[in-house]
Amino acid sequence: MSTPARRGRPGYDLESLLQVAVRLFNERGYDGTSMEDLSRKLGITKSAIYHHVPSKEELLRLAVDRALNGLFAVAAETESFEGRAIEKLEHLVRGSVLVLVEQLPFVTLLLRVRGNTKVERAALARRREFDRLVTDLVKRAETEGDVRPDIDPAVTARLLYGMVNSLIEWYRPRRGSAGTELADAVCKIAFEGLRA
Amino acid sequence: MSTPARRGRPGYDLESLLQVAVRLFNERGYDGTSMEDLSRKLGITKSAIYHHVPSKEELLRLAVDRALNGLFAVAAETESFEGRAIEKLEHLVRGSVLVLVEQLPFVTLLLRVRGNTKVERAALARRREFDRLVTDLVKRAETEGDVRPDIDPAVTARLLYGMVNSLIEWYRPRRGSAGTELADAVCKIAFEGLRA
DNA sequence: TTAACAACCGTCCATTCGGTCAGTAACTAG
DNA sequence: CTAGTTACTGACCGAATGGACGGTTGTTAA
Repeated sequence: MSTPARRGRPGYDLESLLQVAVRLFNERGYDGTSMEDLSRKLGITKSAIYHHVPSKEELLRLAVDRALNGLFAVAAETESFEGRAIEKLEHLVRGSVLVLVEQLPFVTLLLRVRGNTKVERAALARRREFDRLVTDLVKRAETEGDVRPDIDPAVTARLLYGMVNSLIEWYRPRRGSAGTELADAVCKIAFEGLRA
Repeated sequence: MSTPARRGRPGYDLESLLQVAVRLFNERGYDGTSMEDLSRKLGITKSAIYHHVPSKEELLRLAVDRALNGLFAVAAETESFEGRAIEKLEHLVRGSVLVLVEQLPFVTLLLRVRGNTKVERAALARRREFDRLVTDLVKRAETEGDVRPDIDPAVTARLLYGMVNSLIEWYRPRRGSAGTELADAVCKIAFEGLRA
């Protein structure tokens, strides 16, 4: 029994609705997607959506929180490790790539938030906190002599995660391909450079 | 005379209006900015905007075209050079960073286009053309043995420009700082890696 | 003084927006 | 069969949206 036989009338539940919503938000942009658009995509009426969720913004909140929780889980895991900062950094990058791949639609939505509402500003605040974590790690790795000292660590950190985050722009999951290969590629290019 | 004394009633012209519009679009997102919002920011009425521009979308078109023209100008310049592909690639990256820095608001808007309208789809098409150019260059550089062969050139190209394009997320121009230093940093990290 | 010019205002409009509410349909466990 | 549970419909609302239009104000060149 893959389906444990839910009670009540069949149809969407919050989870399945969220999946569709987030995908559509990513296609057309959150502001560019109306609840009418979404209802059409779902094949139900607009008002039916409000049976599952109290507002459009709540859909956004659920999505970005899921993404942020994934990223912070990796960060916590990283922090608990022993070893040099650069090893932690590589672990964090690997973990981040895996989260991006596994939670692609949610992270995509997160990385496009602009800050127009409270929900969006809260998401941005948590994002900045994560960025600070990365920057600190790069700084420590530089102090330990493992990261090139000729570039401002803050710039290095941003370029590094610029590369990581850019995955959402082009990476599309295909069956049978693990995210670990992609994580390898990212780490190689980022840490060793693209030159032969 | 820095101002050549324009005819007619003083106020905004298309150029000065576009500057404000694009900045606001970047702050709140294109779809998230209403013409009413824009008019308030400008300090004129909504209808006054339509004296300068026939539609909201035209503002977007003007902006993204400016960004694309800048990028393709660099690409054309690169193509006309002699030398190994990897040198051309580095020149293209350098030039791209400079365009990003000099035309920051316009490129920012371009890189956030989703494809909801004809204007947006046209912009996306030109962007894809530019990406193809980059990918080809990376492929040639790999064939010439200058780019690491253990990673798919298409992936390398995307990661490279993921890093370049991420500038729009954090780089803010400050007086006295040339874009060339930033271009140096990007090239060092991208080509040699962040490891010491 | 006057004509040409360019920027601007106030009012209006059809449509779309996010959201509400009272009722209905479909399913399962007892 | 019935009661409980869950998903959904259709009609509606006030506010906001992009845009149209005719008239007005301020500036420069002749």
